[in-house]
Amino acid sequence: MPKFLISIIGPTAIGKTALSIKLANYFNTEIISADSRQFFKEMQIGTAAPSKEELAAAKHHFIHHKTIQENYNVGAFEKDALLTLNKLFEEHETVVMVGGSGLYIDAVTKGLDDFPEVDPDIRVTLNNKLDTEGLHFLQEQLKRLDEVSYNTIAIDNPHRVIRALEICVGTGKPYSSYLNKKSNIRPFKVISVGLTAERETIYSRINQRVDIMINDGLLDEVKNLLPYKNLNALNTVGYKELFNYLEGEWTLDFAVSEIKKNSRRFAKRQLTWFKRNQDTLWFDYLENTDTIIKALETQKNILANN
RNA sequence: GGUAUCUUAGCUCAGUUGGUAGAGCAAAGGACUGAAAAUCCUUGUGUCCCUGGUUCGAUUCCUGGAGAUACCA
Repeated sequence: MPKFLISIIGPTAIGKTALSIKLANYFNTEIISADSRQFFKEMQIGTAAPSKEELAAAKHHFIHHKTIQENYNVGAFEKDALLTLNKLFEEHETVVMVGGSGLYIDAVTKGLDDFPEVDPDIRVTLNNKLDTEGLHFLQEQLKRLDEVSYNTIAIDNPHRVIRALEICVGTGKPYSSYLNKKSNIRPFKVISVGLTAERETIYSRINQRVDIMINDGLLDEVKNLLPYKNLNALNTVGYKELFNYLEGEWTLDFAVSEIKKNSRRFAKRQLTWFKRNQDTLWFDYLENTDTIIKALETQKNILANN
């Protein structure tokens, strides 16, 4: 009997968490979170992490298992998630995964190529170069070290250029030489379930949720994190805007409206990413859970007979 | 009631010495292999408030209206 990973996707604030718990209970299984910000235990309100009650209703993995000081990335997550999945599949035929981070989801379902770890100082140096010499300088460096990447990556994107360069510099081999090295066959079948709604509905849910976060004490959470504002984990919607308020740059009202705007844009980017996967079974966010379960059972049967 | 100024993209405004117009923001579309809630790319036809007039041609000039703002009563 094959194993199944049910992957629940959708834009922020659409109701993925609630559905994941219902499905985990129905399939009598556990939940893998694929959310790049809910990893961090210091960030609870602003990331809309599952509540205590929700965490108690089904066993969750990769929620609040890291501190913001730790450097955690998609490669480490892929390895950790696969180890956890292997264990879970010893006892469960089905596991539920839920999250809004497209890259992290794909890392688990499709896999990334293996890249050697490189010294983090290289990235620091490259970022300094970006500030002092400009992007063009780095682009030219990449052209010399890895012309294939120079011609294929988004060359206007500093993050991409620096990532490619840090591999070239750190390993002595071109970034492009590490791509497509393996086929990444997974010992489980993936069923992708998407929740969505009219754009207007999504946006109004986002706006409401931001107001709820503020009522729930997001400002206090952010206040405590102010000393750490430069950490990557805190370059996050809901946090960066309130840092600006706390430092006197913005009014609170403006910061809150910026959180709403940036959340809406985030949701839009999520949808762009998720649209790529042609196999996703999409449902309206109000769809009856029983209907979704029926569709999943059907899909499992189809996949089991392939 | 009078006088002055204003009315152009969803918003704030440029501009056209008369040849049907463009910025910022918002928004939309897209990309994405260890920063990913990150980062980056692309996209601007709109009764130029309405109505007459002058003109080959009016969003632009003139008449009359409507609305807004300021000041005077």
